[in-house]
Amino acid sequence: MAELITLNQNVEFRHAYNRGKSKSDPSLITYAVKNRAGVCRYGITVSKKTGCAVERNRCRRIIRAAYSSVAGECTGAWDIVFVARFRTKTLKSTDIEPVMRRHLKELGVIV
RNA sequence: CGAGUGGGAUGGGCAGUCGCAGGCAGUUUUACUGCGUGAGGAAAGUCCGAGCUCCGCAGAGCGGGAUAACGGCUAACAGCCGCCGAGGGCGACCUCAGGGAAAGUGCAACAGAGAUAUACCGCCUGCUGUGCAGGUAAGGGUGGAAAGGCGAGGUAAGAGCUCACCGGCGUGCGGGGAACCGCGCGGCCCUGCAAACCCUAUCCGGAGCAACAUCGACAGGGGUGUGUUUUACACGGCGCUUGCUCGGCGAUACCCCGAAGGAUGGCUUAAGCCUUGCAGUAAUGUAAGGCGUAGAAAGAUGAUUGCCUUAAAUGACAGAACUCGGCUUACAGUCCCACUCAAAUU
RNA sequence: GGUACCAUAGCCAAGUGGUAAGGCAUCGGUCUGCAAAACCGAGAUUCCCCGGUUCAAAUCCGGGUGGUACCU
Repeated sequence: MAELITLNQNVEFRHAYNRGKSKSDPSLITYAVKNRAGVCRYGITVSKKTGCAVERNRCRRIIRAAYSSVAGECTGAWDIVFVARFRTKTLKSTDIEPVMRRHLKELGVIV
């Protein structure tokens, strides 16, 4: 499986929000934009409105666990940003995974 | 069995698969293999106190802040232990920022005659004629608070004016380590607020790991003045100096400032934890033995399966960011210890 | 992570322990043929919440909740 590379600059997140295409769902929002790095990179956003530190950490872990099982199917060079919503903290990673796969297929990341 | 009071523990366990972050070892070389480790009692709030780091460190003053019965513990503390006093509870027990109002200043709205000093209605006496003068503060009314309380004597009416008891103040003796407690004597009485200023006693230099140190790289910016004058002196500027002031130090071809960003250290062995013995009423101290236990930098503990315990295991509050000692706040359920009251029985 | 500050009517806000000023907006009335403007009047009862000091707390003290700013 390919190594997971994360986005860590605010500029890269803003680039994904402004230029990327998005798909939304009650439990997850996905942004995707092509990059020049040659590999897929991902980032996770959990706002303070979602909950306290424990709940934010749980959202982050669930999304990362779901992406780690989906990442092998991704092709091309994309920057992907996942945003957690209010319902994310009550779900499990197996619930997030089909939502994420459907979003990435509609955005063209998974052929 | 019922109703309570105080204190403590726990916060599911075991195993398998995939995955994450450090550490050690090996292979080999920057990736794999193996071994072992990996969130809390509050990690939270940042309310106190310290370590540590830098600045300051000839000091001095002003200003500011904190604490508050007494004795002890502690590195220190607004913490803890013991004890005193006051208040609450039938009780176990709980609560208390609990020095000084007789050093001084200030405030006490409205109401009330009067708010720290008084006389409106009253009471009594005298003159007179429905007021005036004098005495008085028992009673009325206002207020949170009205000049110690209550009773007796006394008086024209009254008053600590006198006396007994109670309360307060001063003082002597006894007990106690002290706060304080008990008894006696004296005079005759003082409003409340200090979480208002303040006084007394004790204590505090400032900032905080985004501190700070080292390395590398760098867009740029600022200062080097004036007068008398010889080199020197005076004034001023610049930089460093804690809130301010006095004062101090430094540089003048070198000094200072510096946006965004990088690497390494700081970083985890620590006033550490557990057991037992000894000293102490206790907090705590001490000796021996054992354990040694997260350290990231967009930020690691997740996903899933089975079995067991359980009322429930789909989870109560909740996620380390330099580290400790406390306090405060949040917390489903379960268990343990000591004690009190009531009822019943003996 | 650390350090400061704020919370008063729908909005902006003043407030010195003694029963909360003002402006905009809203509502009712006067004026007008109708409106606007002008004038008159009304509305705070939990001063973010809990406790304490005091005769008395928006104000003083302690704890909590929510928000804002700065340090990179």
